[in-house]
Amino acid sequence: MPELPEVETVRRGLLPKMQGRRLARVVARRPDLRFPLPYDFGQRLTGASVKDIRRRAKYLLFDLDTGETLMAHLGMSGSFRMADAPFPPEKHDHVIFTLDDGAEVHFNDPRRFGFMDLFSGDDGAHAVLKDLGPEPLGGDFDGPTLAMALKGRKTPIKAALLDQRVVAGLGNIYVSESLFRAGISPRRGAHTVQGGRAEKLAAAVKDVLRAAIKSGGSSLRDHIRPDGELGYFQHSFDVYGRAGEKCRDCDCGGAIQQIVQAGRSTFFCPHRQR
DNA sequence: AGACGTACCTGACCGC
DNA sequence: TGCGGTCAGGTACGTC
Repeated sequence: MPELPEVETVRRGLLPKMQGRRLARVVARRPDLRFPLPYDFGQRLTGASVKDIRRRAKYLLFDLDTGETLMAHLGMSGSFRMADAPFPPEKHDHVIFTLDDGAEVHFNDPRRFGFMDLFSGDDGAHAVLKDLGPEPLGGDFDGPTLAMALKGRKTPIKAALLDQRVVAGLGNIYVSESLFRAGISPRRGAHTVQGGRAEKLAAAVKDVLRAAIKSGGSSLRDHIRPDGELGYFQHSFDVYGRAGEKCRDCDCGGAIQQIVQAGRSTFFCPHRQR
């Protein structure tokens, strides 16, 4: 379930374990995830030290002292587990990092929609990073910039918000949640979200993401489960997965509807969202 | 260029 | 207990 808040929570979980540590050994247990792993993957990582772990959109970026950056995407089902000592790999543990203090970090991804790559230079040097839109919690995302990005787009606002070039890091859940909070119908043409509507939507996106990160970050210990798994936690959603339920905190009397847009489920309150 | 459908994978769940 | 169908939080790529 990794959208921006989950990836950020994973980052915050991994950072204190990995920052400053040398990768004593890195083993890929298969040659590919969604895509082939880069040439000499394990060798290029072995011996490198992790200077920092950053996040851009839903990507984790491990900056190494070799000058290379390890990029990791969790796809739909990726997760990390870690422990202070080696532990047996489970099914779908595809990449194993052994740190110089003996700790191990395992990357697990049953569906293998995730991927990893190595690159040098600034983030724009990687094709998947170079066209990403603004970070929603960064300084260059607000009503006017969102309105500009939506201008002339005929597609429904739901689809536009999933487009990582418009804003980076939203996924299917938080798009529904943001539109609910902003009172905007997911079917509305993206180009009609301008002015005050765009302001409201930008603010809703920030609120929803901040709350989700806070609920992750505030109880991070709970997300390192006894088995060491990181980053998955229960959020309470207003609309996602609540088809047929009463619209929360709203006297509209309506029920939450589920529709399909571009092949993916959307949840919304037709009374409250216009 | 923008918009759309499809492909990539496994597992969980439901009805029969 | 098993089987087939459906669905799942993402992204890249081909085609129009």
